[in-house]
Amino acid sequence: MTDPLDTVFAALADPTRRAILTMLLEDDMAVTDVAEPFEMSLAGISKHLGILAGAGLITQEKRGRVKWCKLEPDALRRASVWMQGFGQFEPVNLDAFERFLEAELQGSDPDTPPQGD
Amino acid sequence: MTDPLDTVFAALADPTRRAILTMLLEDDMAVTDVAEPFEMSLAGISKHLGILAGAGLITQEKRGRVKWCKLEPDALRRASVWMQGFGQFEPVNLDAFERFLEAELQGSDPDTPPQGD
DNA sequence: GGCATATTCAACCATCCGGTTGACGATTGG
DNA sequence: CCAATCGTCAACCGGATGGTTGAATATGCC
Repeated sequence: MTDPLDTVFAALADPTRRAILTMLLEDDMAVTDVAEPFEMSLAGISKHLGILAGAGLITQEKRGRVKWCKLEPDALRRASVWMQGFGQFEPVNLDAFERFLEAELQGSDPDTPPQGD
Repeated sequence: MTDPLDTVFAALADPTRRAILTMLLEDDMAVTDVAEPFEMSLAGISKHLGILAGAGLITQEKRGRVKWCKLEPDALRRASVWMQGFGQFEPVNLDAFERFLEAELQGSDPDTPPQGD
């Protein structure tokens, strides 16, 4: 019943979790290493990682006694696509848009709404 | 102290608020009209609108006794830009129209941060 | 003025959230 | 085997969140 976007955006709403995602951009990390730069208990970080995993933003794989955390950009991209729907409403240069339509889109993608209200 | 992204993402985490934003895509609306399709008290919707306004996602202008709500896509775009940082190392699944929009916005809006190639 | 409309305020409630601590299970290594 | 390391679980706490209701505040209309 809960939209996946709910959990993704809720996960992104916390600065600690966004920082974790940024760290994971560089490399996969163990939970302890993720926690290291934060002034927070390991259990706290573990919770945050659980929320990120629940939102599909990361995956966790246990190898030995170390649990590796890996960024999973797909969920992010889905949320990004949702948001871009609102960007289309920008007061963009419609003349240029028409030029673009003639040059690129003529009959190729009728699904793309110009949103011309 | 709180990052603006906190409030934006938190605002987006609620399906009612996302639905409101979608409604406002079509047109500016009065609070009562926003509330109409929801099975929720008017005061509840008013709170949601306050949160959206607090996040900068909408603005509200009172004309007479009616308060008009207007979508404000800038805050959304800022959050979107943050998210695109994570997709940068993968071929983003944007169609030509969205690429075009980004190119246009870069030229027209000095506030728009660069987004790599 | 007086009433209907539009919206918010205030109080309240249940629940969730971010954080802690302490105990615990699992794994590694001497 | 014993101890250290890695990570989670459970209980707890204060504060935020999402929702309600009822009163209050503006404003518009006759």
